[in-house]
Order: sequence, then structure tokens, then C-alpha cells
Amino acid sequence: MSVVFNFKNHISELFAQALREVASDQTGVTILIERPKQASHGDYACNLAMQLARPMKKSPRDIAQALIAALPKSDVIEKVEIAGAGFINLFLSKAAKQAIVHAVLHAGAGYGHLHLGAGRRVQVEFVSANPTGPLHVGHGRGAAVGDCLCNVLHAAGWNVTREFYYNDAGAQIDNLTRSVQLRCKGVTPDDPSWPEAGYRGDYIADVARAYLAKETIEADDQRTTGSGDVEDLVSIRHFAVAYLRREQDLDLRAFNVEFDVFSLESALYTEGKVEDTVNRLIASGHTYEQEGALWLRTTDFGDDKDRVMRKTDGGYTYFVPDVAYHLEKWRRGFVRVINEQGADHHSTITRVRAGLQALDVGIPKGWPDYVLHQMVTVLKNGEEVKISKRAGSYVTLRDLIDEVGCDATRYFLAARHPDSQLVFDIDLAKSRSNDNPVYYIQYAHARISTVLETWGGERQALLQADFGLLDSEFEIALLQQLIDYPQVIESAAQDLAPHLVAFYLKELAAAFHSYYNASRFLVDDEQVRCARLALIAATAQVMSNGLALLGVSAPEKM
RNA sequence: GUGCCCAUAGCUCAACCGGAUAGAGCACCAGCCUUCUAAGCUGGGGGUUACAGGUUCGAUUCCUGUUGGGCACACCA
Repeated sequence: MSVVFNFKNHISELFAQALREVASDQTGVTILIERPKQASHGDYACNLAMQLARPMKKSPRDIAQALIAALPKSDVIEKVEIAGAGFINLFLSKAAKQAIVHAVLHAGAGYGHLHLGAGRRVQVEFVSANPTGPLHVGHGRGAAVGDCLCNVLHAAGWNVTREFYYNDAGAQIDNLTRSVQLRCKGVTPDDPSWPEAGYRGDYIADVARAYLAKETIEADDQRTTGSGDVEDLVSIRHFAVAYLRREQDLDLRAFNVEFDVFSLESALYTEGKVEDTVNRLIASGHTYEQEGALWLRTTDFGDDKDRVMRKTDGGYTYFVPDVAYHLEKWRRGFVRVINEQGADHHSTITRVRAGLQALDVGIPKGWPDYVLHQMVTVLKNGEEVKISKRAGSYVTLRDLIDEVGCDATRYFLAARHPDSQLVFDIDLAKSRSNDNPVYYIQYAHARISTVLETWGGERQALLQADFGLLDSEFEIALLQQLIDYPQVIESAAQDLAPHLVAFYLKELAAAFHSYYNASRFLVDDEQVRCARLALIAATAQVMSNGLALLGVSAPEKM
């Protein structure tokens, strides 16, 4: 029998053939294959007949009848039925489902890897925090969602570059410099002379202390030593930025997030990229001078008002280097770019896209893509937490990792749709009980590991098991979950929705726990034992693959 | 005031680009450990999908309006 693992695609192709035969003039219709909610509706369903009813001016059930008659034979399909208003329900053969176990064990960590991206290059920019303080919960959500998205895209066959953009130029860095200088001089944030825009967190005092002690900061690419000179603003500035970059790097490392490329806003200035972009925009004819400032007519590209590019004091506004940066991304050959950001920055989207369109260098209209995540609020003892000792006014990512651990933090921050606001309940994330989905999933993995260890046999032997013995309701349910995994990766990659992986893993774990409670694995019958162990070994493999996408560990013991 | 996001069980959230009887977990009630991990499982009650219209074979999903919540509306980043 032929081996099929992507049943949705397979069935879709069968219907495409049937469609050509039944209605050759309707081949433009998209064929949608879905998984019915109810088991009695089969394993897969197709609504093609109902879609065709209007254009063909025939009843859906008649069309369904004709489609089924024209459907090419496939040995993975056992039964086809017409139901309801004209649904075509398909039932897979047991053998087709059982074959998935061998496929998973054979592919191992590669199970779930797709070719959707076909090796094309995609760049994902995320976190991109200003080097003016420690990373907070919001950055954590960006890190978790962005990193998981990268993992998902990689699994879907894309060549992914992870990038972090440092806004190390501009007014906020001047504020940082001044704040550190004041701390060096012994001025504290509660002093009346402390500037309104100054940074107040305790970490500023740490930076000042290190600067005065002439410490050397080692970042991945450079070393910076504080001069200790309180009046040397240039030195303070370099030192403070280096110090905080190092802090953020440590936070990210503790969160198991790594970047391929760090881009510096300051470099766009020193390398003349900003100036070049301005000149190109002027040449494009979309700019004008008014009241001593240079404006970009972003209203030509859908903005509700024009934006200042160059202020009367000669400095550029923030979006100008941002446009220059994105022009660089384009030139570096990224046909696809995804920016993961907090929703509070959503207003930049229109401006950046407008700037890129004004440049008229062939960049598509909706480029780049954006994934925006909504705000995170942190809950502890049922009350909202707002203050961190370290940062002053917000909860840091480090606080969360220290308190609830990396696994739970990553899971909770990535497990919600980015579009909805997130409540991070510290007590829930810490709880070692069945309320906590992280432990629920990891526990399933640990249970399987223990069974396999107790068994102590050779894993390779499981490939030879008689999978035909797997036909209890629990086994069939688990098989179906394993079959669904690649489809989840596909949806998550296409919708840029990494949270789907988290939901899937909960369902997979649930199917396993039910199975675990209903049956024993280390039974006397060798054939049965091997078949069951093969199934749970495959389950553990898919769990491990999925958890890896989330950046959550798959423990052998708990 | 304008723009973007959101609104689903008491609580936290799903629902595969418009499908069939809207699903999980928690909480509540009743059960399951002489056995490979009870951090688990089984069963039960719980819904006018914020509200009002519209589009069509069919709407939680798309459109319009209303209400409520969040964010953004600088010659800031």
C-alpha cells in the first residue's frame, strides 16, 4: 500500500481530479478539506459540492454524488459519504492511520518539517528593545512569540534570519546619558532637579557605579571601558549603552533566545545610510519644506497626515532611520520580512511602508509583514504587579524567569493569540498541578520516557512492530493527533500564529494521558507490547518536536 | 475626536481564512491508585458567541452601527 502522510493534500488532489471531470469550467474553485468536529462525520470533509451548487445551478447532493463517482481510487480512503446539506465525508482506513507511527519514528526530529518555504529567505525582527534598561514582560512576549515564530517558519522550510535592532541613537540615549551622569554625581530620582524624561530605575545607579569604577564591559563584538570621568558625556554614553546591551544579552540568553544579526541604528548614520535615504526621498518628489522642516507626503500612501522627516533643529525623526533600515533589509535580499513588535508601536507601520513606497525601488505595497502583540499584565496573589525593584516602573523579564522558570515563562507568553491582551498569572505558572498546561504537557513526555526506560529495549526494534494491533479508541485518537501535527505547523507558519503549537501540544498530551490511564504498555504479549510502545515513542517524539518549537524543554523525569 | 486591536461558560482561553450539535482547562459535584509517575483519568451540570441590523443555502467568523476595554494619535522613540 502506498504511504501517505499529508492526507489533507492527498484528498485535495483527488478532488481536484474529480472536479476537472465533473465541472471542467469550475476549476478555479478553491478546494477546502477540513477536519470535522464530530467523529461521525469522518476524518476529513469537503464542502466543494455546496460551493458549486450556485454556479452549476444544481443541488449540492447531486453534485456531491457526481464528485464521488469521479473521485479516483485511493487505498487510504475506506468510505465516502454524503451528509447534511451536501458535505462529502471521508473515512481513512485504519492501516493508513497506523502507518503514521512508523513515519514518525523513522523521521524522528524531522517529523513535521515541511517544504512550504522552499528554502527562501525570511528575516524576522523581534524584541528590538532600546538599550536604556532591562527587558520587561512586554519584550518577553515579543521574544517568546518571535522566537517561536522563527522556529515554526524554519520547520516550514524557510531560511530564517533572526534580527535585533538597537535604537542606540536619538533622544532616549541622551536621556540615558544624562541620567547616568546625574547618578554619578550622587543625584537621585527623588531629587527635585531630576529631569522629567530621566530614567529612574535602580539599574541606572548600577551603571553609574560601574562607570565610576572604570569597569570593562565585554559584549559579543566589542569591549568598552568606563573612563570614570563624570564630565565626559561621550564616554558615559558609550559605557551606558554597552552596559545595558550586555544586560539585555544576558536576559535573552537566560530566556534561550539567540539572534543571528544585531543591527545598530547608530551605524545607519555613520555609514551614511540615513543621509542616502533622505536624498532618495527628496529625489522621489514626495517631500516638501514647510516652516523650516522637511516633510514626507505620507498621505500619498494612505497615512492620515504628512510626517516630519527633518526637524527645524536639523535632526531626523525616528522613522527616517527606520525607513533606511528597512531599505537595507530589502537590499540584503529578504523577499519576506516580518517585524514582531508591541502593539503600542503600530503607528510606525504606515510610516515605514509609506517611506518605502515613496522610494519607488520595487518594494511590494504591504512589505514588510507585522505581527503585533498586545499588552501583558502580570498577576500575583490575584493582584496586578506593576513595580519591579530593578526597573522601577515595570516587571522585568528576568524577574519572571527567576520566579517561574524559563519553560513556563516561554510557554505562557507564546500560548496566546498575539492579538489579545495577555494576563500572566505568576501563581498559575508556578503551580505544579494540573491547572498548569506546561507541566501537563511535560508530564506526558516524562511518563513516556519512564515507560520506555523501564522497558529498556532497543528503540530500533519498535519500527518493526505490527501497527495493525493499534485499534482501540484511545489508540486511534492518538494516531489522529500524530497525523495532525504537520498540519498544525503549516497553519502556524501561514497565519504567523505560533500559539497554535501550544494548543496542539495540550491536545496531544490529553490524548496520551487518556490512553495511559486506559491501558498498560509493558504487557506480556510481545507483539502488543511493541505496538503500544511504538505508539507512545512516536508520541514522545512529536511532543519533543513541538516543545522544541516553543523553546520549552521535554524532560525525561519529573 | 480619529485610527488600530479586542469582546465566546463563573474564571483563563480555543474554534483549521463562511460549515454540521460552539470546544478545552480551572472552579463545582460524583467516582478511579496492590499495577509503567494520581503533576493523571472517567462522568455530570454550565452558552441568545457584548447588543442591533445586513450579506446567503449556512455567520462566533464577513459588512454597518452601538456599547464596553486596551493601545496609539509630537518637529518622541
